[in-house]
Amino acid sequence: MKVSAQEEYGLRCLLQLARLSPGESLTLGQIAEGEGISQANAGKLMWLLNKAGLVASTRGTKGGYALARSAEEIHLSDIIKVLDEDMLEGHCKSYTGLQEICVHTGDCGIRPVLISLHEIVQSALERITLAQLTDTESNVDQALYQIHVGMSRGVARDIPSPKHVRS
Amino acid sequence: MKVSAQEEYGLRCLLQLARLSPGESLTLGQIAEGEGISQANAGKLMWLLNKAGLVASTRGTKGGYALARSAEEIHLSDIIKVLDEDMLEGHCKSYTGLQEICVHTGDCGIRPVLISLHEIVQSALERITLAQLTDTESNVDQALYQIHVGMSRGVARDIPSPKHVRS
DNA sequence: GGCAATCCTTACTTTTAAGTCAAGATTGCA
DNA sequence: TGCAATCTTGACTTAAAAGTAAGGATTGCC
Ligand code: FES
Ligand code: FES
Repeated sequence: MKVSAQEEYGLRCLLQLARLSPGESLTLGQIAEGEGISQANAGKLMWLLNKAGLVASTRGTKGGYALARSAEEIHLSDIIKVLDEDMLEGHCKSYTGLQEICVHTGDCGIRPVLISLHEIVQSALERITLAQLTDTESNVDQALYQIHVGMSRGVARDIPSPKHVRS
Repeated sequence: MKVSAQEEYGLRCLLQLARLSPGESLTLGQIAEGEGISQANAGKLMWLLNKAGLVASTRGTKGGYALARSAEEIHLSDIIKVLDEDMLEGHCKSYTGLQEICVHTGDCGIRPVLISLHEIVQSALERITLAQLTDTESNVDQALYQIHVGMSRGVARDIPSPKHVRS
């Protein structure tokens, strides 16, 4: 289970835009430089995000990118849905081995695991907005830690020790 | 965020072994056939799991694979750790763009997100054993749903409606 | 209108993950 | 002992993701 390059870089680019003052915008070149990636690569990412309606682009000289809505209204789940193309396109549509369809026709013990896992991740991402990430790292970390603790309460035993977070 | 082929197939192979009666074992050919994958591919997966100490192999005729410990003692988190090689090898060790090291030297808003996400997934997987997955799909689904609801209590508002689960 | 800055789009190349192959090693059995 | 069944291992091939390149389209400014 891992975060793809597209997801991570896309998120990072959006975070740059979220830090702008209202009315400001960034060009592809600026975004690329800000993340240390090529302009071509940044272009592809912004194209995806634009197509999905998360950012607004202006063409021509003086053009650039800005968030399409305020950072408070953009949840990480929205972003990941866009950048992770085939997110859960039905379990066993993808990994079917040699056959056309999965061998586990009826009863499958894996399916609920993958589905639930996906929902759990989605639940967590829905609780975080882009705006929250513009804070300092230690504050972001603390907020995230609260979500984890919150999610794990009720079934909880052992929450991993807080990392950078002072209780 | 997605589950890799190795993770899924590996988990499925292990699940076959978990369904065996004590003392029984399966050969590579049987495992491969059971999942609809090639024997070569199954061999590679079992090799990984064997190296990690999750399964025990016997060589020679009458050989085969069995779980190294009881299915009740194997948590999904153990399995995923083995099959997902470079799981979280430090944020920004992998995606460094064009530079050698990440541009976000000090303060980073993304890092806590990735770390927390990883911990949340891990928390969920630690609560599920292989043995639980040998039940019928609807029972597994119900058990998993309980974990999700449990995790989301406290911060919760909107839990996605139960799917196959009757309340 | 013309030019420069910028975004848009498609096709291509590179890199990485996934899967295959073939030769070797170990065991059980006759 | 010799053979057949099985796992082991590393190198190889193929498929998918990531990243690049190049030309087209739109806008603002003079
Ligand atoms: S339906 Fe294919 S493994 Fe679950
Ligand atoms: S340290 Fe590189 S993006 Fe966070």
